[in-house]
Amino acid sequence: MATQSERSFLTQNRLVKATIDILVEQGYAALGEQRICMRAGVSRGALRHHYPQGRYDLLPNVVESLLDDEATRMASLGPLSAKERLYLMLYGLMAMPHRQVSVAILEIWMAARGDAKLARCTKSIFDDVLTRLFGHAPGQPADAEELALRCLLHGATLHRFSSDYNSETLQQSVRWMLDRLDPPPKVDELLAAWLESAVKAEPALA
Amino acid sequence: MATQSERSFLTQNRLVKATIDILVEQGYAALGEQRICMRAGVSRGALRHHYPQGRYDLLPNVVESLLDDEATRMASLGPLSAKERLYLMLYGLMAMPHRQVSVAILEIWMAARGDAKLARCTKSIFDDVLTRLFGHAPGQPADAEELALRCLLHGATLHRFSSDYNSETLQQSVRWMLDRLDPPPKVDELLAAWLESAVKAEPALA
DNA sequence: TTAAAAACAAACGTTCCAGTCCGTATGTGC
DNA sequence: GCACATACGGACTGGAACGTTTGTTTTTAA
Repeated sequence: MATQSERSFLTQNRLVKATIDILVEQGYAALGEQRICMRAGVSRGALRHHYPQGRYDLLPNVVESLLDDEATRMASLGPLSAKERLYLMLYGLMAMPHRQVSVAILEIWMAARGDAKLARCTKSIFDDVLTRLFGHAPGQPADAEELALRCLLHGATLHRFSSDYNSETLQQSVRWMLDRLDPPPKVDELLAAWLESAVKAEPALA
Repeated sequence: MATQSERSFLTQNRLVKATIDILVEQGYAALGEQRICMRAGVSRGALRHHYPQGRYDLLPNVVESLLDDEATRMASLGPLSAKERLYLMLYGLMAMPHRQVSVAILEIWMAARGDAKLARCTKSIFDDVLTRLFGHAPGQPADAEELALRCLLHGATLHRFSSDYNSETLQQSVRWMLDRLDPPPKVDELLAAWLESAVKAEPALA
């Protein structure tokens, strides 16, 4: 016997997690309500109860959930510039090559351009990603270094799906690139705390 | 009245082009036979005649078509190392930010991991992309610089879909990154020929 | 010229998925 | 305890997409 809000929170969480898993493992094209429910262990009735518009209610919550986790961990390190954040995430990517949360966001982001309704209901959240996670000042054009780092981050994320993907090789190449740039000195001290918070949020990574 | 092989070639071309357009503009999730046929101006019967297995026959041909175009142009510049090719493509990306052929390949590549049948029928051709386009020696692990450049290239390709995408800003940031690396001297002399061949293949870019 | 084969068009049947509705059970507030 | 709201399960239904079949036109070859 749990309270209603507890039960509600639990099922919503299960649905969100199942959606993320499917997106990461199989991609957006393989996403369906039946599949999500099977994986979450709940009925379609339950999904439609919490998310009446199906994916159009669910996916914004998925993005928000992922963003909240990352942004909260990022915020716990204190106020950071956009560049500090990006270098931190790149070094983090090297240390934890199996962390794939950004893949789910990427999938939704790519799918949104072919689905106007999805684009509409996720637009504000995606704008939040730029500001809350990447620390990008809204309205401003991105700085050259900032944007280059974002491209590298996204490219490295994608590379996991390449047929010649190898986590160590990817680490070396990102390291190679970063060695030719000048990360803010603050990044070094923050890295340990950043990695620790990631492990704490997702113990399976340890 | 055209000969049969001419007609056949023409409709197949139309179907391939239409598929590429949809993939670039709307993504894999929006890809359907009806839509492809509407856009190509042919019937579903025609599509099924040339590609009996639907997308599983069509998409490998799409990838091959794109690969052939790029690899042929690349080969016309003479024998090039993997790094020379990648720097060339990155500089090319800056000069022609509206060229989106790689987006279509990316979409199919991402979708293949959620569709075993699609993965099977595209596997060999994707391996060809690594060797014929990127000049990667098969079997060998990728060099650090080589892989970093590939990540940057893919990330820059993806960035076009970002809400704060701006072609000039992207150009600057890729330029910023490349300025910190050491492209082979040969790249400079080859760039003009590379761009010219792209314009020749797709006059709309001029 | 005529039969065969290829290119194409258009319908049909099936399956899958999403939108909807309703029944039931479990908490919640009075 | 009772009425009510919420959480959930399951079924029904319409439409979209796919796989298949059949019919028609055009080219090819004997």
